[in-house]
Amino acid sequence: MLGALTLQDNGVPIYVQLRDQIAAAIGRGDLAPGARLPTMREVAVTLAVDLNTVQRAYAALEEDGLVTMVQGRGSFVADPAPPARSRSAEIRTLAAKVAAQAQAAGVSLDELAEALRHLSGRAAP
Amino acid sequence: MLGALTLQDNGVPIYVQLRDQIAAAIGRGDLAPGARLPTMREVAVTLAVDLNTVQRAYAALEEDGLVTMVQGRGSFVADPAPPARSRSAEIRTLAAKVAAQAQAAGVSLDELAEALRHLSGRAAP
DNA sequence: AAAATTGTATGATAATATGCATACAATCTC
DNA sequence: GAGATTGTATGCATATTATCATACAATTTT
Repeated sequence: MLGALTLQDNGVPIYVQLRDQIAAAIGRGDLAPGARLPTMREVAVTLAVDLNTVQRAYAALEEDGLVTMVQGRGSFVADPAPPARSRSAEIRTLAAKVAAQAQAAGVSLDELAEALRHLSGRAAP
Repeated sequence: MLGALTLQDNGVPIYVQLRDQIAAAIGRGDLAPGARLPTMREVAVTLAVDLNTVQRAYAALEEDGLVTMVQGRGSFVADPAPPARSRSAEIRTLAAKVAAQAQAAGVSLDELAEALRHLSGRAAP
């Protein structure tokens, strides 16, 4: 199942954020082959984003062979599940980026890791 | 030392890619506080990118408190920020922001916390 | 068959990103 | 002091991104 999509105001285009989050969910196995994606209009409404923007994201996913779209039916995870990419490097990249923010905020990595552990113990906000 | 900066044609704005890569290098410790960043013109030339674009990336890094720019001298990694006033609240705020980024990247908080502990030089519990 | 749902498409508009050229200001080097 | 280096700034042109509005086409539901 696809976790909640979220948008950030960090300069990355909205359609890229959507594409990458959905691609990550598929690669992670949260969305199995054949599973139905949320309706473009659903995504557009819940995220307060234009339908064209969602369409662009879905089209990019289809371009990458991750998703197939059928008019009148919906959009689905493509059948041959693409091999899950190695995530360790991606995680390390994120960790480094986060570490920079922590340093800028004067927070040690241990303190941040501890706070994250507490956050992960609760339900997703 | 800053590893080679690379640009990808994945829809992410160039200045965002530069900002994130340099921020990651700082957080990773590859660029220590006080270390000099490559000249804006150096980056612009070697990556075949406009000077304005590099400037935008550097300005964003300064905005985030990661870099300080001095006219005529160059740009340098900022000294770590002094401890915040209400420390626990500050940490929680940062953790929440970071949690959003992790979700956007398809990385669980546990994975991120683990990577952060690794970065800080400690073994996992 | 009719209505609702869902993907597909278009045109207009505003904001943003990038490149190109040029110039100024502060600092360093000689 | 003169020249080179480096950050800072501007104006213009073009492409990309996002929104709004509207409409059509294929499929499902009633």
